[in-house]
Amino acid sequence: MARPGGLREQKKRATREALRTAALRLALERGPDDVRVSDIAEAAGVSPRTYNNYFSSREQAIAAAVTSERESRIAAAVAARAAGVRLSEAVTDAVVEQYTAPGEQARDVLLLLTTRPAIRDAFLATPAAVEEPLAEAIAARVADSDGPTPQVLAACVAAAVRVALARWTGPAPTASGLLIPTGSLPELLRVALSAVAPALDAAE
Amino acid sequence: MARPGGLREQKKRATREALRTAALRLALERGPDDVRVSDIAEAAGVSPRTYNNYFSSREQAIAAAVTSERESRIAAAVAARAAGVRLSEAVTDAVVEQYTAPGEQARDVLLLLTTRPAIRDAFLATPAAVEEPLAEAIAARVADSDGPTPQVLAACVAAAVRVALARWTGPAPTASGLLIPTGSLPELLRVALSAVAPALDAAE
DNA sequence: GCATAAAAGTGCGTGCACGCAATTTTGCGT
DNA sequence: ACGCAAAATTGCGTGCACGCACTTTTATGC
Repeated sequence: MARPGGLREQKKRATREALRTAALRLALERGPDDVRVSDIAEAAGVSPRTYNNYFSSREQAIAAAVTSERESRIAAAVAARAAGVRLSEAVTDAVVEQYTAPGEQARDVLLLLTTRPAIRDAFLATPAAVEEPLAEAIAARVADSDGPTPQVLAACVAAAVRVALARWTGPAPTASGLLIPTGSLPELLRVALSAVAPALDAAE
Repeated sequence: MARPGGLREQKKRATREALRTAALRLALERGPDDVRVSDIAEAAGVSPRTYNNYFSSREQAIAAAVTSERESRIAAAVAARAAGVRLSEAVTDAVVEQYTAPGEQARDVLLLLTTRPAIRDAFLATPAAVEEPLAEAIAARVADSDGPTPQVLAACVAAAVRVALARWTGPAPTASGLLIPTGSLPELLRVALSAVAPALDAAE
């Protein structure tokens, strides 16, 4: 049941990958508004219905292509740093590390994330995926591991990441000519996470 | 432009109220699966299209009927406690106060919130509405009021409330016969918020 | 191998969310 | 009072999310 496990899991991963890749490619090629779900499904060689077995919205596939399971690795990275380092430090480093991709996307992709509200929303929703696995990793290191504390802390981390990503992509469709202090993403993440660090350290 | 302001705002509020009331009533009367959006709209005397100008999903109206602007008052309550009390205390008390309703719903309503996944999801999404106003209230009391800190802290509070509500409604559709330590909601809220309290106090 | 269960893929039908453009309502200035 | 601009409501059309029942594929016992 592990990663390379059965042929079954393998194919499932391949299909998922094919879908999100196709979604991103098509969105870049012809613009996100001219891509139908059926197009993506066809490009990936599955039925439109199957698409919705993998992604529950059209934009989710694009967001998934950009982040490609980044979140799920954060929990593992935290667990790996298990030793004597402070929890806040472990979490912050794990997050920053995972969000510091090599090239971190081309300009075109960034345009998609910043200009299309629906895609932006889907992108900002991705950090939520880290909550459950991260909560377990945190539970292994805090005192009150039965209570809601691990869940709450994990949710706080996810929230901080979301806020950082929101600032990074630019201030939503709300204000028009406001300040855009879009620093580097790693820096934004560190600042945002520093606000929750006291809560993390107080728990262990 | 204030509360009783123009006739316009008044009517808008009335329509909103009518819609969510109708939604809850119909869902209770004939079961949530036998209520169409057109039914709700008709009961409220507006067109189906108008319904979606107020609520972006069918379940959102029901969730709104249960919480009825509770979240928006939290920020005001925090701002009211402006004086010398610690920020964590101000926030916790404000939240608990707002979520300690007189009767706090009948059994039937609770069934709706706990058994129907879609309604439950909508209900758990409601705390997010507190983020923006609460962030402003917090910004007035912390040092780094320009940076992302207020936003992050507000998001953490919302996340904690969400986790508490999730525990209160019961452990999702996942496990079947697991432990249901459903304490009183105020108590759950206090425990959940105590995890973020260090972060709140560290910021001011 | 072969049967049989479990799981993924598929087609269909229904209700829904939402952009758009036209229409009605509200509120303000004169 | 009157007209005008902004705002709210409405109808329509399109694509979509998802439950359901059915087929196909994969995995496991015999």
